Amino acid sequence: MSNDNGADKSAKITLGDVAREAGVAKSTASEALTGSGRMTDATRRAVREAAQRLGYRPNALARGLRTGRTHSIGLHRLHAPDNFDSEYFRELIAGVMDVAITHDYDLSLLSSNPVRPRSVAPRVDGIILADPIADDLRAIELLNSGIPVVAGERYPPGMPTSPVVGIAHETALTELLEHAYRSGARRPALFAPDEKSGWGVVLRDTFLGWCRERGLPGIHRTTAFKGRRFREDEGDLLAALLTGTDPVDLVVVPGEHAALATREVMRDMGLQVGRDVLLAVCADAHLLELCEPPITAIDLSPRRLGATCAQALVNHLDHGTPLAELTLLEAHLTLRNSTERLVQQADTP
Amino acid sequence: MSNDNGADKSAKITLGDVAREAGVAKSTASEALTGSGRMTDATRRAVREAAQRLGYRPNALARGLRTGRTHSIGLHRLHAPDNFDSEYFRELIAGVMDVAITHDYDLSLLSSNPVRPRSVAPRVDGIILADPIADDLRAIELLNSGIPVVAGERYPPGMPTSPVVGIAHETALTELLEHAYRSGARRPALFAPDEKSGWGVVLRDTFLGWCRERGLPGIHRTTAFKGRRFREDEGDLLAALLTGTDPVDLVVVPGEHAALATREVMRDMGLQVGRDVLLAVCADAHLLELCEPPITAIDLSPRRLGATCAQALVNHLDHGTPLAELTLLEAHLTLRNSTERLVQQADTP
DNA sequence: TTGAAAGCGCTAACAA
DNA sequence: TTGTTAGCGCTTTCAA
Repeated sequence: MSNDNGADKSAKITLGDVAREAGVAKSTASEALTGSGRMTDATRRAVREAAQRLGYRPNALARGLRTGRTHSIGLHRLHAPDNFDSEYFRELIAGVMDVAITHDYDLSLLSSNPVRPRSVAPRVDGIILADPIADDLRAIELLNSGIPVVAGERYPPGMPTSPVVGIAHETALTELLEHAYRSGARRPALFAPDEKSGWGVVLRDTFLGWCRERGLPGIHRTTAFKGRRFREDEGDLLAALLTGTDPVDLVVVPGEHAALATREVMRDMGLQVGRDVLLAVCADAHLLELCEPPITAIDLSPRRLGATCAQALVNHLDHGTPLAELTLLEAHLTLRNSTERLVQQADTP
Repeated sequence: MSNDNGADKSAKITLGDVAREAGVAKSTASEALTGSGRMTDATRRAVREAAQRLGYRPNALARGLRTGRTHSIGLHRLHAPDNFDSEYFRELIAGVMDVAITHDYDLSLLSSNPVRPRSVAPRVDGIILADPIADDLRAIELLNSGIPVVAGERYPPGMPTSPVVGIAHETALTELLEHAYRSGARRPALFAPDEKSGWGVVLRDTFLGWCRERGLPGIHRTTAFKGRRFREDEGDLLAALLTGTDPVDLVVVPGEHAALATREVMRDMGLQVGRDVLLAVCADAHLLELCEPPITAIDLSPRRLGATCAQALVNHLDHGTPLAELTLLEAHLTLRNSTERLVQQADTP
């Protein structure tokens, strides 16, 4: 019943109705409403009033079919629903929405079923590829669709590319490692996504490069960014690194869920985070500030990243501004107690 | 350059091209591809192969214009970007995406600028209104659009309505209050959204009703669900409730951000949560489990809620299943230490 | 300054 | 079984 009330006429009023009501031709009505034309103010006003009176809402589909524009942008992320777990992704979306709303674009979260590629071309004017993953067939499909694409992270090797708005992880991670070094860390370990992720590659290369320069052993393990299964998947590996004759004294993990899991493992082993072993994260989250102890992290400002991607796309679509091949945004290190200072253990057997 | 490679032909191939390539008429090609028709297997195969060869992707806009279907569903939430802060909302979206992806629907996050109503009709087949708010003009516009709407929460009074998939907050909240009562709480206070929110109304009515039945004073204050400004906005009010001759001994707040702020205020006042005063939350979040002490909350299973809304909509759109006016899902209480047991203060003056 | 008509790519009548 | 034709609602030439 509720969908049947008197007010819902708007769904059916067409431009023709408005034109008839105003006593003009369809084309005139169109121009009066889009403001594109040369015409009497009286006519224009008449048309506008008729439209108002009837509650006319242009059919976006028809308009899109004619103009080739949909006034919406798409966002793609592999395993999108699960990635809502990460503050990074949801903040990035918020940033995209901020500018989409401002510019009256709708935001379409593109179905990201990686198995069954979508048969229909996406109805969007532009696409943001948050964190492109090398073997994501759907992403590749989108890259080949002819629709402008901006990636929110650099591409992994062996993947077709597009203009990128990314983050200068290198400087922030180096800063983090330097800080840990000053806090006494000499056996750092990095968990990062594998080489199918551009982010993973940058983190790994930066980490290994820094270790080499410092003459330290670079202990690097890959892990899914996915989220909550860190302990199940990498718990044993982590425990192994933390024991033995030469235990690791700094663990860097990609996201907040891995951090919490790591903290748990450490705690269960009787290690005090920030004293016995240091812990830091490559993507900050509100959670990390609330932990006991709070955990040092790199603030990627994902909301700003999302907004920057979207703004670039909108400028391109609305004004033809060319898309820069690579834009890097700064990230900043947020120091917290988890990297406070390593206290040397007494060397008792 | 990257958008100009050889593979992006798919953008321009039309059904006519496929038909010509296969040597059949457009309509035949159409039917061969959509599978709707009666025809030789040979013809069908020929058309399919031609389509494959050319890399044909149907134009969703044109199809939509003709069929009146877009194969995408819209999600609307007032102040959507800021609401990503709440685990509730982002889990709800994840649930919606789960079923959208399964059924090959795109998900459009509808621009929710409440000031400037969108001039163009939304290009979606169905709409999910997460938590309808009475004075949200855009929501009302959507309700009047003639597009099927499912709300993810009951409507506040004085708002047009639609079928609802909601949560039985009543039983869960009552359970919570009973538990707190058994833990010794006799002066409960509820912070909840105001009467513009259906949720707020249900919480308030349930709370006040229960208090009346128990013969307890029902201390009820309204607050925005928004999130991170709880302490700034309600901190003083809360502090006042916690002091005086008859201080409150249980505080129930709507979301995780309010909970953390409340915990802080209590802590700053020297109150120990779970002993001196109890604290509970109406919408659970991962955060609350990690706090010290962990905070009791009602698990609304928002992902299931989102999925249920989306499934109802998809069933309606794909199979004409009527939308039930009201579906209520159970919520469950997750007990944690913050409602452990009130320890009676010594009655010293 | 305005109107008539074509056509965006597709599907669904209706003919053949 | 297949082809022809007529639109879906809109914008955009092109004439008047």
